[in-house]
Amino acid sequence: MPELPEVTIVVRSLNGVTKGLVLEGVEYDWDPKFYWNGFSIDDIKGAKVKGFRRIGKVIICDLNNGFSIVIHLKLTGQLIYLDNKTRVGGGHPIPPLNKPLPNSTTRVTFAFGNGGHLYFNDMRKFGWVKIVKSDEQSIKQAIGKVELGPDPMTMTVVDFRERIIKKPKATIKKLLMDQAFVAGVGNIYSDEALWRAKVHPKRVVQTLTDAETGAIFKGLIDSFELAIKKGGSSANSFVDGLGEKGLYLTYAVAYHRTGEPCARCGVKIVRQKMDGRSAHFCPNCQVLSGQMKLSS
DNA sequence: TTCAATGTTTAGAC
DNA sequence: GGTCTAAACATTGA
Repeated sequence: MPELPEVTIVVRSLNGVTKGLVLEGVEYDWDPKFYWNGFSIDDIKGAKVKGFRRIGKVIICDLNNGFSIVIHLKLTGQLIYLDNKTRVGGGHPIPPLNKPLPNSTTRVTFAFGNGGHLYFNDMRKFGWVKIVKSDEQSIKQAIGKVELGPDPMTMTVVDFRERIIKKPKATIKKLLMDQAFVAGVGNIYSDEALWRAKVHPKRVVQTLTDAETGAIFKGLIDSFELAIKKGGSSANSFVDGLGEKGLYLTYAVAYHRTGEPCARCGVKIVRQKMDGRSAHFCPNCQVLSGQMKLSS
């Protein structure tokens, strides 16, 4: 469930504390696809951390020996760095991030020369960790076959409109979650953005007005920025050993709020299965207006 | 026991 | 023959 904002927070916080550390060893109790393309942990041992970055929802740790570690948190992944004075990172909030480490969900442990450790926890084992050469081609290959779309945080509303009109027949929620359309949006933030824009998730792109596409883009950016802000502050309290939940979801207005009143009009938020995913929306203010023919 | 959760990919339909 | 959709995958807790 970590999406763009959570990944941003993880990358940002890890960058602050791991630069220059020497990777001394790697332990794991399950194969997170380390060897998918033939390299092994021997190729990264002894290398120094150059830095962490993000592409879409994917985390990349560049090393100084020409290799990179590419990580996807998927549903329940967490990435937490711990040494005797620092504890930062984030990801899925269950189990609590402030539990002792390593714990029963810890899958991979990276040990550094300063005595610190980076823990990759993943309750559901949907995530993966791959060792690849640092060139962009190899990294792209590790991420997937489909080329990722642009990062919404670096787009303008004009870019967004130009891109969206190329898919006139797509349904909006599904398109937002399509990583080839824009990278980093999942179920949570597509629900959030559409609620903010007052657009029904099943709206077909060609029925959207300019005002609506603008509102969707703004809704996306706004919810991302809010999440990063909130996540940032709760990450701080997390370091202090306080808040154990709520990197996100505590501020979500639509996602996982089924049955709760819409913050705008009071009508209950509904959950509906859609394109194989559950969409959460307000049936009152996110109407299908603009769409002429309904199939349901 | 079955279901639900996710991004990605594959198989199948049009 | 290309495009789009539906289902499968991997895994585990509720």
